[in-house]
Amino acid sequence: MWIMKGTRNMPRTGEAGAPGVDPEQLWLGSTRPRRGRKPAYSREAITAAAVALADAEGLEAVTIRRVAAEVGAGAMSLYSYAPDKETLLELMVDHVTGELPAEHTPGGDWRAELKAIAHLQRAHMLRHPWLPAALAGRRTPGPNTLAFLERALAALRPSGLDGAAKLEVFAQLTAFVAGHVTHEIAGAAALRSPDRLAAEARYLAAVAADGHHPELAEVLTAPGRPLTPEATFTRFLNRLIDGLDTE
Amino acid sequence: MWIMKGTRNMPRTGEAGAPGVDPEQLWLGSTRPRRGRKPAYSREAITAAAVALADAEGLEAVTIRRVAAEVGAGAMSLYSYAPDKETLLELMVDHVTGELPAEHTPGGDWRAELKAIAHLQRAHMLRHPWLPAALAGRRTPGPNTLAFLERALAALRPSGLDGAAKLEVFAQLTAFVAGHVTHEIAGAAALRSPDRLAAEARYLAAVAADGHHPELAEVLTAPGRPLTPEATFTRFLNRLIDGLDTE
DNA sequence: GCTATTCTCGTACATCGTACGGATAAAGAG
DNA sequence: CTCTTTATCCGTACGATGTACGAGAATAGC
Repeated sequence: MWIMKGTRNMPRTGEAGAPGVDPEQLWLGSTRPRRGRKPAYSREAITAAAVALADAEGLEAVTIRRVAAEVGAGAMSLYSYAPDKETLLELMVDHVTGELPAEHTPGGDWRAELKAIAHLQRAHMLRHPWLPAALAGRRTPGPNTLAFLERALAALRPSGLDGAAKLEVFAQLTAFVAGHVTHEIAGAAALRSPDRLAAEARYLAAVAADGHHPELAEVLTAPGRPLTPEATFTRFLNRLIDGLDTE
Repeated sequence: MWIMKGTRNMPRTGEAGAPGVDPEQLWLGSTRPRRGRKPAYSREAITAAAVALADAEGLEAVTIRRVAAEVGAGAMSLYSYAPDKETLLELMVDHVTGELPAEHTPGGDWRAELKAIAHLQRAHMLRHPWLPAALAGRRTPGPNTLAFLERALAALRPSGLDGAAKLEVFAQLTAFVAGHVTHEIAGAAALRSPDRLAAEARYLAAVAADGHHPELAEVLTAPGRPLTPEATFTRFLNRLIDGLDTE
């Protein structure tokens, strides 16, 4: 089913002029062959197991061996369903993107619809905290991602932006949400560990006390009202979208 | 010098309630001990070698063994200078951040100064393409990062935002730039490989031809003027910053 | 049945982060 | 000076990872 790629002894071309994942092979190929042994597992089941693992224990728990064990297969069997681990990540990303509602309801304010899309993405990424990292720099949207893109493009129709601009808005928006959520998750993780939080606070206090960081010192002594991530997100998102126009 | 951390046989607590790097140990500790053998290398040199390696061959080329070889040390010697690889990444991030000018020139438009800061960050990340990935979710700013933060806070002084809000603006801005640059770099890498670009184009064309993606089809047939990453960045950045106020 | 095809998965290997512990060097104590 | 204490250096070794290889098992067409 797959031609294995073989990265092990590759000449290391410096900074990876590398192919990444071939979207044609992955998403467009090919029907079940009519001969040979029947597959014992399925891409669907393997992907779902990998996602469950990432949700429960983080991306670094997603190893070929762990995922294979989870579906009851031998490690090497996974390679009949995906040519390498990169591709498995690709499958995971598109799999969870299928959870997002992709129907566009026409009419109404397109800016509001765009904001709703971004809020959906944020909630989604918070539900799958590994997603921002797995998403980074990906350029070969699978079917679910394309369906969601379709919705975003439909929402952008009344904006009067041209094609390239609409694509760019979606990409930038997604990148923005991913960046925010990455930061938000790190903050939440710190909050969950009192020791760590205290160490951070002591560190910043020590720096502020050295006299070379007057602005930081002031910020720490007069923090003002604490901000919820939700509020911060909404605020910046509104800035971003309310300013969009066709100029 | 370091107490080694030992992650190998850790019980796997599910989603890492883990400590990350302790900023007090790392940035505030400690003067040269008065006894014992003199260090043959330096944290500075090791960090610089790691950065050079990442610049030339990407983050995944930065292995303990490679970095050690680069400075002429045995692999295990690096652990006298940093307790683990995570910490080495921390050192790398702060090291390159030292390239950014941290002096604040008072007076003038604070929004313009903030925009200038973001443009500096973008250029910086393009020069060190591994930086966005290495930066993700980091919460323990080193001295150079703190100096740059100090500049940003000084720039934000006339904005009237309170302490927490100023910190949040800086964090969000950095996350935004990192997100953008990650996307920009992926695009540039694709452009460098004509085969891959052609495969992506064929794939999208095939999807657009299936009749289920009318918006995508239209976008591909009427793309409009192509956008430079520079222009896109400036546009979104201006949206973000011009909307900032104290409301 | 025979053969071509396809999937399964045990074994093996290079490479990674890093624990362990002996060798080596520097400084204080006597 | 010798002796002890302490830091650093690093060879060796271990567990884990991605995945190449190829022998066996299952299926379909002849």
